[in-house]
Amino acid sequence: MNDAQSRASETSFPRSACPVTNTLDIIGDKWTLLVIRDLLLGKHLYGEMMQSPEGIASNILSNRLQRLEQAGLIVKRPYQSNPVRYEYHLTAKGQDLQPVLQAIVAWARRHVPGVVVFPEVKQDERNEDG
Amino acid sequence: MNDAQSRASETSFPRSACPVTNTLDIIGDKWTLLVIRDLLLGKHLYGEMMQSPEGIASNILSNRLQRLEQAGLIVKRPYQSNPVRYEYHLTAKGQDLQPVLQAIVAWARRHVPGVVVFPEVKQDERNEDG
DNA sequence: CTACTCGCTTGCATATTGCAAGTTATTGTC
DNA sequence: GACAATAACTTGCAATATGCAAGCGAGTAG
Repeated sequence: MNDAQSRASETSFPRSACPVTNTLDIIGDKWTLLVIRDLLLGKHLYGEMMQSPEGIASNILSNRLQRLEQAGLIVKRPYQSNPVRYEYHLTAKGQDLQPVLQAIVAWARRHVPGVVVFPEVKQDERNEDG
Repeated sequence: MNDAQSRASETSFPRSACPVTNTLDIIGDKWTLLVIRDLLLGKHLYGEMMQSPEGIASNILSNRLQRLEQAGLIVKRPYQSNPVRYEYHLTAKGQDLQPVLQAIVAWARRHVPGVVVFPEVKQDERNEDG
C-alpha cells in the first residue's frame, strides 16, 4: 500500500474524503450527467432517454439508472401494469445537481464554440424522497 | 445508423451539440476534475499531484495532463533544464471550471455526509493563454 | 396468427483503467 | 568514482468498462 492509499484508507471513503472525489464516484463518467440532464428536461421513460441525440447504448442506460437509484438520486415507479413498466424521477438529491449542470453549460457556452443549449429546464418537477 | 446517431451527425460534434455532452467529453471521468482541483489548489508538479490522497496511477495522470493540454485547459512549461522538467498551470479556460468544482463541492456538502473540504482555492494564480 | 412495440438483458469485441516495474537524467553520499 | 536516491515519466499486462447488435418477455394491433 502506498502513501496516498494509506492516507485515503484512514477515512471510510473509498478514495478520499474530498467532496469532489465522492461526487465523481457517482457522476464521474460520460453518461450519468446526460441521464440527469434528460430527467431535468422532463424525460421520464427509458425510450425517451434512448432517443436523446448522443445515442446511449441500452445496457449503459440500464446500468446508469440502476446506479442512480442505488445512490438515491432517482426513484423508479410503475406507471402501468401488464406489463409493469416504470418511469424515473429525480429525488431532491438528484435535482440538487442542477447547479452543477448549469455551471457546465455556462462553461461550455464560453469555451466550446457552436454548442446549442437545450430548452429551459422545467421548474415544475415534483420532489421525491429516495 | 440509428435515429439518435443520425441526429448527432447532423452537427460537427462527435456526440451532439449539447454543451453538457461536449464538456463531459473533456472532463467526464473519475480523474480529470481531480487534476484540475489540484491545480486550483496550487499543485503544479507531477509529483505533487501523485501525492494526492486518491492515489492516481502515474500513467493515468500522464494521460490526463496530455489531454488537458490538448484541450487547452492547461499549459506545460519547463521549470528547469538538465534534466528538463515541467510544471503545469491552468489556462483561463481551465480556471473557468472553478464554478463547476464549487457547485460539486456544494452538492457534496449537502448530500454526502462526512466529506472534508480542502483548503481554500488560491486566488493569486496567473492566467496563461493556451 | 403474425407483426410490432416497449423495456430491458445478453454475448462478445474493443477500449480504458489500475497496478507494478522499468527508464532516463541528474544529484547527493561515501 | 561507484552507488543509492529522486523526479518524471513510460511500458507491460491483467482486470474492468464500454459499445454494438441481437435476443427476450409481455403485452397490443390488425
